[in-house]
Amino acid sequence: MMKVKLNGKNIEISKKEDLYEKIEDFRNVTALDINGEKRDLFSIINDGDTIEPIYYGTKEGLDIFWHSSAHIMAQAIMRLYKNVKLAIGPSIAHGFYYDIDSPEMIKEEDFPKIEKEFKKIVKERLRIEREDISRDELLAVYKKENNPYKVEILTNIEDDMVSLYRQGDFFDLCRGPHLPNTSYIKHFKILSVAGAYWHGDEKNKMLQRLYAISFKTKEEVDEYLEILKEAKERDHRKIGKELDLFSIFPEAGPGLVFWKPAGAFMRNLIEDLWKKTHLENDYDLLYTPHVAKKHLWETSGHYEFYKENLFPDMEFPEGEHYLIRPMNCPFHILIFQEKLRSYKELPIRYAELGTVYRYEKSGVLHGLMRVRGFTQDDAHIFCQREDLDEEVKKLLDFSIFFIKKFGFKDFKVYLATRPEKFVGDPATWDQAEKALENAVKEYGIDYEIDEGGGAFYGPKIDIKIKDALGREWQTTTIQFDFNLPERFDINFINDKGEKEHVIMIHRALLGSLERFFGVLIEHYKGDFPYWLAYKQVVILPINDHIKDYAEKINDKLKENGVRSYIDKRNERLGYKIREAKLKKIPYFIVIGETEREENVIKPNGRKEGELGKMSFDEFIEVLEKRKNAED
RNA sequence: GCUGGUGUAGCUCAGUCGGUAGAGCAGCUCAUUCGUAAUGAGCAGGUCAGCGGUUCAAAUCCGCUCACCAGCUCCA
Repeated sequence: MMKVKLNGKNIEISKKEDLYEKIEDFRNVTALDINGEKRDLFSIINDGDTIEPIYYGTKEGLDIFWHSSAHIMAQAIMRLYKNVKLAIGPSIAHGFYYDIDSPEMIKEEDFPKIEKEFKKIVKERLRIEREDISRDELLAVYKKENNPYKVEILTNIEDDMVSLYRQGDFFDLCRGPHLPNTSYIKHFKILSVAGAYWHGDEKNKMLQRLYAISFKTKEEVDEYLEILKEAKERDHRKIGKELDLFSIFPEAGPGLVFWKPAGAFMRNLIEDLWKKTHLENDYDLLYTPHVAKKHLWETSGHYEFYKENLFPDMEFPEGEHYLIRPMNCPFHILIFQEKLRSYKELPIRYAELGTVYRYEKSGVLHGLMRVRGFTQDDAHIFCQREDLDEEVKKLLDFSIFFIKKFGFKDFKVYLATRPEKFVGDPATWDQAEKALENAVKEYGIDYEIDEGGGAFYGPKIDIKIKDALGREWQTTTIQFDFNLPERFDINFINDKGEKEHVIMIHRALLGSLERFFGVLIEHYKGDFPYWLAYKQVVILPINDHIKDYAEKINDKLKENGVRSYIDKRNERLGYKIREAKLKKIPYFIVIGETEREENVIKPNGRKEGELGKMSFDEFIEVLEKRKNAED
């Protein structure tokens, strides 16, 4: 008899099979947590063990499920392709991948073939068995196989003993745990294949990475594919084209955005709100030039750090060098240090919708999300050390105001610490990191540490918002900077009458207007809130004879500040309605003889559907209510 | 920047074996005056991304360039 603890309850068993009977929903258990360690499901159980089952539906359970799936996919590939060398095959947030080195290119049309072989392996119901082996022995095997990747991994392992997992004709160096056999993974789909550097280092060989997903049921796979489909539907590049929001013209230059009337209108609304709220929050608004002498960014250090990513400099015959600006900070610094500053005027908050240009590598450009010219909603706060706490809290408030205003329900705060490449002395860094952490803690908000994610000149707080599909997008960044004040020697006179270096906070709340707009498009799926919509109401006259009444309604709407227009085209009602819906206009009004005679309108809202007959004034009230609800 | 893929009308896409370019939608004209997601007919629309090569003949095969897409790397 053995005494073990299962899910916190003491039980007695005579053999391990008894334990399995006691575990609820045993068929959905992928592995066991034994004394805090993840082990294979059919591991040996010892007297006194504390056991918790790891279930399929949980994060840990899926992790194991997908890890075993990766092995099966690798096995299928090994069976189908010659001279394949395996690198690594982990599970990821959604699914898994395997990096392989194969002389033959795997293409999308090969996926069904691999999927078929995968299913075959599942049907074979191969036992997945752990084998403990000496590191040197396995090293010899991989050396013989001429697999440099596994050899490298093994060489970096310090233990004498390692484990491998074997299933039929396949084995792989692996820590485990794994599923008991291959039959668990009923449904599987390869999603994509693309290049990936070994160790993620561009100096290394590029391997082929196959991304895939697997589940127990077909429904789960379908559901996942549905989410991918939905993400595609929401793609801001697609919606941007459909709604005529923006264009990028390769003939003008990749990564350079043209805001077309509808998009530009919305951007103006965003900018108006931004300016108004910044003034309310004691910021001063600036305008500064788009080009300036290169030495400014040499002083700031940006040139040295980012010269690969700058537009080439402009040299004049007299030898003067200019740069199109990649950063706004030196300009704000110039204005700050133009005259002597007293501690009494701090903090000074300079804000600017500053357009910057960065030569991003061709492969990273992506719609509005990654571009070569973009407008930061930038600000620099010049303050004293003791102001930091208060300023960070104000910034968090301000950022969250925007997040809510644009309909985001959820967000995450990250504290990014010192990166490998940094300037300044580590003691100052530690101090700054602590100050940021304190401020966030006092603010009473959950946060995660992003180790080594800081800017080269200081630690930062990043806020990532979650969109309607649960995807994270970085918007707000709040960065401490003890570096630029030194480099530019920016000072103020403190209360003792001495010169002291100012502290700088760089911050962007929306990030860049381009990117933020892209996120908004995907978040709303182009179905913008009433206050932001380019056109708010479209009037659909039933025929030509009702045009006068339509004009009258339209004029009155405009008088009330409503963005409306008449669809005057000689088309049927159904056609006009269809287009109003496709354009995602918040309201349309059908008017004909009946409405004119009764002096009413019959509005229809995207959200509400038919609103029924109402007077014009009643409709204005509906619109006002809607607007206020969104505020 | 790297690996792979793609590039045909304003948009979405078809185009077989290399034989000389096609549809739907949008646009324009005409008819229709219509009640809650597409009225009908006609017309027009192309340097098949660009450049070069192979060939009697290239959208199609080959090379280079550009751009886009997926991923990797990067993102002050």
